[in-house]
Amino acid sequence: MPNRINVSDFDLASTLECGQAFRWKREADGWFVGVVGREVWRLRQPSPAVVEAAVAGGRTGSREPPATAVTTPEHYLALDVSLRDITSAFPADDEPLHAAVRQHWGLRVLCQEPWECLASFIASSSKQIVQIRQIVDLLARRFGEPIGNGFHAFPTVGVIARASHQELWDCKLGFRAKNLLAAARMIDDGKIDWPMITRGAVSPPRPGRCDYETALEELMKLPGVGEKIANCVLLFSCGFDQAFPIDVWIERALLRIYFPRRKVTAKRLREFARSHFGSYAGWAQQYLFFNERSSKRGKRSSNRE
DNA sequence: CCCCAGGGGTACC
DNA sequence: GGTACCCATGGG
Repeated sequence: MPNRINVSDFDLASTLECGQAFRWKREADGWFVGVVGREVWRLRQPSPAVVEAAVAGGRTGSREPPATAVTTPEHYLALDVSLRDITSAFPADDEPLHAAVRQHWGLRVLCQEPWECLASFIASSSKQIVQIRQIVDLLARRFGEPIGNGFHAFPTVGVIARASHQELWDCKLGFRAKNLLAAARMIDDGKIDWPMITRGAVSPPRPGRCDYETALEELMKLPGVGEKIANCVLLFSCGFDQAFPIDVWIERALLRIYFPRRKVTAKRLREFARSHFGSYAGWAQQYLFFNERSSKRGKRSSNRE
């Protein structure tokens, strides 16, 4: 029997399909099926005020007890924060932003598992979302622990660290294979302070965690992790709501909305994003990102005249 | 600023 | 059924 969760200001489909997570599949009957930790989750939203969650506990082996949950639907889906408080912190006079918020009302930034998030976004470099999903699926199938019914947990950092370059290459990572391998080895060997970065992976953030700039700088020591990917990891899995990843889609949106027909450097764009959107800039980014992709997909128009 | 590093989905024809 | 283009980029 699925667990019934009362929700408000929440939209499951937008949240799972806005490009922040890569393991969710929408089935014909309206259920979303995905793997979270060592569990297979089935989620659906039969009405605006209700989310149903059926969590099938993954077993590590036939004689072992069910694996303990590392998170809950309420926490993973960020149902434990007030969306109204967050959007109220956006600049009040930014009409294009608030239009995007209305368009996708209920979209929330997930609280994902940091290592899976990092590995997924290392794989994302200059890849389209459908291909990222395929890579993540191949990694899970080849290296992840079976958790029943053909599902696999995402492989641990240690398993990837001990994989061969060829095995990773075979998962269609291309030139990203060596980056993922080297990053996994650095974390596994303690070459960067991964615990410090991920300590804040709860919402609301724990007091005493390291600050955003420190975490960003530490993450960028990893090969294949620049500012964009580091910000994705900090936003989607480490509870840093101000992290503002800038990819080609969000860059297009920012240029069109805030700097029409003006030449702006990448640095200037970053400074604008940091100063304009406030302490929940990352959430604003996700609304603008999803809005840009939803409206522009299929159109080849070069929108700059 | 330039360039390069897989490869496959997708919009066109 | 061909094909050019583009992709949640980083590094040299």
